Amino acid sequence: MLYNRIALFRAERGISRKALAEAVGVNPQTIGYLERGDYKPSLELAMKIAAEFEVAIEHLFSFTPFEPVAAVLRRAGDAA
Amino acid sequence: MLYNRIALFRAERGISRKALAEAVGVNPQTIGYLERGDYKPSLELAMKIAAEFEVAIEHLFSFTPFEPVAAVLRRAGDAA
DNA sequence: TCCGTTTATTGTGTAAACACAACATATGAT
DNA sequence: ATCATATGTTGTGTTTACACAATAAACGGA
Repeated sequence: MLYNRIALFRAERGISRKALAEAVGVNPQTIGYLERGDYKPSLELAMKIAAEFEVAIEHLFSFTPFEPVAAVLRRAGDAA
Repeated sequence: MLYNRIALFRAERGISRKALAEAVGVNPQTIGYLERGDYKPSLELAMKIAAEFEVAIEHLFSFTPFEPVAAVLRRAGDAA
C-alpha cells in the first residue's frame, strides 16, 4: 500500500480530479485510482503531481500513513 | 528522457549494480537499464533507491540534466 | 424538478517496467 | 595465464500502470 495526500491537496485548492488530470496529462480515472491506492504511480506522474502542488514527493507519497494535518499544525507550532 | 545520479552515488559509495539491486530488491539488469535511461523507474523503486543513498528523490532523478558536481561544489562554497 | 458536476465502478486494450537467462567483453588480482 | 567481478546486450515472459468508454449515484444550483 502506498499512501498519498492527493485528495487533501486537491481539496485545499478546490480542484476536481478532472482538472488535476488535465494539468498533469493523465486520464481523470487515473487520479481516482491513485487516490484510493488502487495503483501506484510512475515516478514521472508522481513528480508531475508534486510539481503541480508545489510539494516534495515525500510530502505527497509515503509507504507509511501520513500524520494528520492537525498533528502537523501542532508540531509546527501553528497558533492560528 | 529522465536523468539520474544512480551511477554517481554508486561510484561514491563503491558499490556494484548487483549490490544496489539486492539492497532495493530488484534485478541487477534493472539498475543498468535505469542508469542508461533505458527505462523510467516506478515511484516505489525510485523511493527505495533514494532511501538507500539517503538523498531526496529530486536529487536522484530529474527531467532536466543534473548540474555537474564541480558546479555544485562551487555553488556550495566548498573550499575543500 | 431537472441539469451539470463530481465521483465511483467495471470492462477492455496497450505499453512499459520489471524478472530471468544467456552470452560477450573488459579489467584486476593471483 | 587464469579466474572472479563488473558491465553491457539481447531475448522472452509477466504484471501493471495507464487510456478510453460506459454507466450509476450523489449533490448543488437554476
